[in-house]
Amino acid sequence: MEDRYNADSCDLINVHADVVQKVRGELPNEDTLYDLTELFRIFGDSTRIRILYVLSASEMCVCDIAALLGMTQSAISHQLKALKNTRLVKSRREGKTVFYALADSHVRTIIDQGLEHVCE
Amino acid sequence: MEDRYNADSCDLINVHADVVQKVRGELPNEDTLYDLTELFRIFGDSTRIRILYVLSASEMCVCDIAALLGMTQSAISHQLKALKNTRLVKSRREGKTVFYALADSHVRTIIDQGLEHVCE
DNA sequence: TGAACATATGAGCAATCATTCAATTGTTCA
DNA sequence: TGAACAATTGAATGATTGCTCATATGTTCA
Repeated sequence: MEDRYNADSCDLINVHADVVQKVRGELPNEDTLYDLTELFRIFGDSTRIRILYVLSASEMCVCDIAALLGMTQSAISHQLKALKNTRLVKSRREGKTVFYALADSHVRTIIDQGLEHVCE
Repeated sequence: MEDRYNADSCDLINVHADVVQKVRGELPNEDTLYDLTELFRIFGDSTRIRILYVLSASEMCVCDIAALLGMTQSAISHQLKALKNTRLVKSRREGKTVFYALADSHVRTIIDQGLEHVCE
């Protein structure tokens, strides 16, 4: 006869042990999960979303983006750094100016997928 | 002759006015942007991602999820409320138990899109 | 070289948020 | 009805984070 109680579950009669067992192990590994969360976390800020959105229309310098969003250049630069760390944007320098662009087309796809859900 | 300086832009010689003009107006409206950000913000937490992930495998009660993730039922309940507010999950009561499920298949699509980017 | 400009960065602050804890609500069943 | 259980909720708290401000770095050009 099996134990009715278990350290990390409440009453086994109510916990659907079969379901739990099946699903356990289907979760992505910890590193993947961390990266996935981090990815969405980065998307989950309106400044960053707007940056990504405008960059999906065109490559742009920091100053362009700041002007476009009506924010300080410092604030934008900080966020661009976060976006670069997570490899969502890439940059190239041309003289004094640094141009930023989306790292790949995936980024826009993710945004559009989100938009589709939001606009249902 | 056009102004060389402008309230919400730096040196117009460096700001690429044509690009900025083109992109301005392509941004989604404020409400949509808010919802979009909110959507990703909700995805941007490892507890919530894990909840959504396990729910994508099977409908589950609060207790199941808590057991599966090794967290308190209260913490899970709080997050489920956030997920329900943003219409990512739905619930149905059966006696004392409340079962949660993904609100629609979109949710898993968004996660998979993210996974694809993360695992490149 | 030095002035001017674009960008980056670090510290500090205010705001947000995930979890815990304690208490409450809703349901079943004896 | 009341005991047992599943779930919800509100307040409190510690941690995270986005922006600002001041300053530093990197580049051009006279």
